[in-house]
Amino acid sequence: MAPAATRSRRPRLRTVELAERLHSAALHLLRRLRREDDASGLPAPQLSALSVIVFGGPITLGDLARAEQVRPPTISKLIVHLEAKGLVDRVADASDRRVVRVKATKRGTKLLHDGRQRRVAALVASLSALPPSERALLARALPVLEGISGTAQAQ
Amino acid sequence: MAPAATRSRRPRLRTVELAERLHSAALHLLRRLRREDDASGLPAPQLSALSVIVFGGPITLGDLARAEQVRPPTISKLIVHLEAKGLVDRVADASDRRVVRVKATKRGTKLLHDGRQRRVAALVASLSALPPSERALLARALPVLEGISGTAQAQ
DNA sequence: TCTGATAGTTACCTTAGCTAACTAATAGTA
DNA sequence: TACTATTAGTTAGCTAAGGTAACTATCAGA
Repeated sequence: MAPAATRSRRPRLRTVELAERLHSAALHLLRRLRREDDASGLPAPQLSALSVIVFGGPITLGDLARAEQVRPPTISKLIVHLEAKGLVDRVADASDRRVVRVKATKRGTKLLHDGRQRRVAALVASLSALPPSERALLARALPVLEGISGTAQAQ
Repeated sequence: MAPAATRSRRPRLRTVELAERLHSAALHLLRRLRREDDASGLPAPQLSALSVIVFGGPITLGDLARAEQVRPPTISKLIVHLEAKGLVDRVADASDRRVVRVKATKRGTKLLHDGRQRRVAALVASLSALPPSERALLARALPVLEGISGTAQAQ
């Protein structure tokens, strides 16, 4: 008998296989949706950083570097570009004059939301093609997925 | 009454909201798992290309460029680096002498599998902390997720 | 006030991405 | 057969993204 098959007809999915397939599915899903980003006219690293800035509110450069998993000088230069394009503003900290915060401008926020919408629209198209029962199953599993993803609230 | 709440007690998740939250969850999940890649000692673009080469078998440079959503010259140079590190080999095509195929070396395959394993191990840790019922729910929804992700078989 | 720690920036290097222009090979066709 | 067009990759030359090392400015404590 298969290792983990105890009570169900079909052997229960081992946790490792679940992890592997979940990882792979997430990878493929985002790879597909990434194609929509061309329309934004912004390089991927700038788009990613802008996303953190828009959703995370005014954020210090250090925190942004940690969020993007890059070194401080990388963020420093990236912000120069985003600022030059009028997508973010630097905001001085009142109590600590070392820190620099960045916040999205109206244009930056709009650019990001438009791009996000294109990605979501592509995903909606796929979801709409599903039978309602499968869509419902996905909806029930969503909170669990959000839990392991460390998704704070939504976004 | 809420727009889509027709029969269920809690309003049924609208497809757009499902798409938004699914997108966000996938984004956060991979952002978290990406931290494990430092240990590979390989830059992200090279790691990503190597993944396609390992799982996609010998592949032409053009197909690889399309898979990675970059232009041919980008892949051309990237392969120079992977080759210099002994992670991939160029293979000439017998019938068409224009095309160049690349395949992973033993070292390249091992490096990729080790890295993949680190990512999966991090995910397994999260999944193991879940109550079995939630893990089972995720497992049931997995095939649906794979369907919309365009995940060919597994990987 | 001095000392150490922290936040960013600057300098300088490699890698990653692009377009344009090129070589080499293939396929079709007069 | 030779001429043309197409296709696969590469080279050249640029900007952006990544890193480390070294720097400035500020803050927090002793």
